[in-house]
Amino acid sequence: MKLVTWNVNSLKVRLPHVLQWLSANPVDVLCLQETKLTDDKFPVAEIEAAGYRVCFTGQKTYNGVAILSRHEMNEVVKNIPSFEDEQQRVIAATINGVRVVCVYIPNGQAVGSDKYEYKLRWLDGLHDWLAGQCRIYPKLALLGDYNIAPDDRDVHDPVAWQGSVLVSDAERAAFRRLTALGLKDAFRLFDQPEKIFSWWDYRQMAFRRNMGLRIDHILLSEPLAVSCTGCMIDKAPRKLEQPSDHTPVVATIF
DNA sequence: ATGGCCTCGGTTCGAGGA
Repeated sequence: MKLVTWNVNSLKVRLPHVLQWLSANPVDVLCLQETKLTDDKFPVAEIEAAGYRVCFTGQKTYNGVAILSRHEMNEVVKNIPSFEDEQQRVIAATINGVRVVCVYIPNGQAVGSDKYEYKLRWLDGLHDWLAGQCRIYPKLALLGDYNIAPDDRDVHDPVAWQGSVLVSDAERAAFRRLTALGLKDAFRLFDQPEKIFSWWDYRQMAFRRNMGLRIDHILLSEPLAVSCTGCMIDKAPRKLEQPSDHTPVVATIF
């Protein structure tokens, strides 16, 4: 079973890339973030024609998440039930006995800003809800754009980034609280080359210079982690014309 | 270097992203 997360930065613009990528990579589950579409504009027909079922929750201009699946999806939940939030950032479904949780964690803008405080509150809400979900669903996968680089290894220039949003101590502590629920970073279950990232700024020729961050993650509960046979980041879509600034992260589970 | 780019909404600029 292959599980994937990909922040597409507008599904309207990126639908051709998504369909092309799925055609070349027929995975089981694809979690999308930043669809930026209201539900009435979601391209259901095109995705179903590609052989996928889909659930989604979106809003105008910002945020929006979706799960595409080759298999039946049950128990779909939108947003964090115990956390009041107008922003559409979470969707979850049960697929082949695996609880798949797709998240678009807030960016936080700048340390100390209102958006940063919202990010930390949001992460608390996610943690508290997931604690219960992990008890109900032993097989749980948390996939998404976390907007957190958990370690200096995940940052192209840790000195330049030190203390800033996406790498600050409080954000990293919130990431560790999620892993303390028994969730493992699938990417770090394996030996990986250095300087592997999932996001590069559109500016400064950042992709060509590999000035990136690893902020898109797949966390797996213990039963999934022990049967995970690989995790890789596919840079290919970032090389296309008009790419998303994020790339797909793929976990393979036996 | 108070930046560079991309997307959206809605007009030709501002907000947000990371």
